Amino acid sequence: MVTIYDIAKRCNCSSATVSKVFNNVGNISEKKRREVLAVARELGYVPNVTARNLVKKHSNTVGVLLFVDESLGLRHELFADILNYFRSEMEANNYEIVLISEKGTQWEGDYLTHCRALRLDGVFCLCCNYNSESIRNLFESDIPVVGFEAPSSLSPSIESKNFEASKQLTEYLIARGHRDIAFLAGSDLHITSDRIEGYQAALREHGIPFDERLLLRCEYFSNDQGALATKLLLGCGKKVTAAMYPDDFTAIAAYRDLARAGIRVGKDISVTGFDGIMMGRIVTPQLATIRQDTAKIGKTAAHWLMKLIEGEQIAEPRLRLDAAMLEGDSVASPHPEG
Amino acid sequence: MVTIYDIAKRCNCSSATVSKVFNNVGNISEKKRREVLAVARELGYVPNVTARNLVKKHSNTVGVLLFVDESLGLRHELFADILNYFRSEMEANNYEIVLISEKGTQWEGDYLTHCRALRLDGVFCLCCNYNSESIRNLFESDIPVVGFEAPSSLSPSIESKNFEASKQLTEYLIARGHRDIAFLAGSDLHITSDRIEGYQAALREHGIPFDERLLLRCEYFSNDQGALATKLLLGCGKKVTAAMYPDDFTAIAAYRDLARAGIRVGKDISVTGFDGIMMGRIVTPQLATIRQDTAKIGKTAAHWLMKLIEGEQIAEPRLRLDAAMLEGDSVASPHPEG
DNA sequence: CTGAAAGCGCTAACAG
DNA sequence: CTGTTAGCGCTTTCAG
Repeated sequence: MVTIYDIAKRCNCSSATVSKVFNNVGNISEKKRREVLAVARELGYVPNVTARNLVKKHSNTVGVLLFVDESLGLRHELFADILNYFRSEMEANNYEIVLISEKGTQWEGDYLTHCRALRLDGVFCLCCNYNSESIRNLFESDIPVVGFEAPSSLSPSIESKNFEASKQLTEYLIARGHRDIAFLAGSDLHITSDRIEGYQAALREHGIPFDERLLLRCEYFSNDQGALATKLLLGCGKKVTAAMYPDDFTAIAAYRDLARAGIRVGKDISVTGFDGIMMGRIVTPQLATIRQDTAKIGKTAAHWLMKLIEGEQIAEPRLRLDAAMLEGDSVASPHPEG
Repeated sequence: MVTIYDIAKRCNCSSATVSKVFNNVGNISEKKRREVLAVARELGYVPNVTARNLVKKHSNTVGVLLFVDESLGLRHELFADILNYFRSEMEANNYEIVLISEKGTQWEGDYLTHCRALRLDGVFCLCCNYNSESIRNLFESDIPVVGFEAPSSLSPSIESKNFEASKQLTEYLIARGHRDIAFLAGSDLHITSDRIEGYQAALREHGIPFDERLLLRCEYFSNDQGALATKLLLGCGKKVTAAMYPDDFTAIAAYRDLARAGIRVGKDISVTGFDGIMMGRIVTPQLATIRQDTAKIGKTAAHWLMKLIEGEQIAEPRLRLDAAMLEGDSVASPHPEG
């Protein structure tokens, strides 16, 4: 590997001079500059980022904390999408991105140590279990962190306006004449509570009594749990004209389960999802859902992280983003006969 | 940040001794060992991986080349899945993973330079454009690389048995009585040619003449292109009882387009996909398709890469993996009346 | 405008 | 069993 010393030798100058031209600092004569650059090219010089990082005491690298077991991590289009936006934003600013997870025997699940060892400049917690002590340590450390859907005690964090979105989705159903609306709640996270509350608020404001038999526990992104919930729903002892699933994937899976029970989605029952993944636009009937603004989430996370790295503060560190209602044929007015 | 010197001072020993205990090398008395460890813990010592990498001349990090624009990168469950398996395998062996892309002004799309600058130990090309000079340079360099679906000139590389899988899928249709089978080919890659040839081989072996009007150009993972192809298909001047789409996503999108034309999938027409994503199992009718073995692809890629890094050779550097036929109700026998 | 020198934190002989 | 020493490749004052 050719180093700045090799270049210096060939240019009859010191390594300091060579270093300066690559960093655009100090006063270097245009002549020397060109010479150094030419020799570097000729020799096939590639800077050693490791060495640079050692002296600069940072890494120009951010970590993305992304679990694979929960919610299937990257397989979930929502997270994959956010990550894509996040990374293109970071890359545009010359940051490297490394994947961090709870695995890796080396650090024994201690993210903070892991991040410190790599001298990461910052971390984006995209899909992880905020209940662990390890994650709290990370948030409370001096290293810049931004989270997605972090609980209220941890900031900064970005999330969709889950309460409002869920309320709007419920109102969409109510406006079409539904009163017997089941809500299949995802796993026990604060965003789930927000969504449940949005659902309840909509009912309340429209004078529809909340029936707890219609609030079922489910699981995000789970084929099995979704199917189970659908079964429970059908046997809950209450007629239902609409069912709100925890996410698009689960909702689409319900198309199948409902069909098996002889119930036509968009006809006999209305179904809604959450997230706004592509597939929801494609299946028949098209899925009525809420689209989370993945672009804004990913980009904002990137901007925040870079700001924090620069030592700036985030003015409003708990951002709640608008999420758009996406209409679809999976919702129709209930049959007159009920 | 506390360093090994801080520990050494407190332990009345040299930094070398401290270094040795952390690396489990040399002969250190159990007593000293414990003392060093205790003090390290007390002081909250975190090793500086950057410094270690500098002297060791490697990074314990591998890159994953993953484009976002083409085939939508991570949004595609196939790639997301492979990446997940790859990374859990690498993590289990204490490697770090960094995302490399064609973006990032810093390296101007020169992956090789990028990888050298970061002193990456190896690279997995998971989803990229193998036609670029930059990628060839990478493969021809001294840095260990393994590709997914790389063209025959580049190795090592892993891919599914596309010819065989496509042939099998075609035979599945033929066995059910189809003779007028359209093939919607994905973008111009060698795997696409393999699949087309598999289709043609199946026809040939069953004495069905190949009709080029039934071979349509499409695009992988494209809603629009898929819809266009479906339209062309319907107007190709030839009756068709089955259509083989380039991937599951496109096939599911076709459900919608076909339905709009009043054609029922699994009744009036049979449809197949490729990949075996979860959604294909969930939609109605269930999609007949080929399941690519993402676990094996990802894990093998990881093992190969680690072998190469250790200086070993890959015996058979162009692995073609079995892919399983997944039956589904999207395929039925053609109507007697045609 | 350029260079000498002192590190960044750690590892790896080699000596003792 | 432990310490000395010489770097890894680069940046950064500080002189000149």
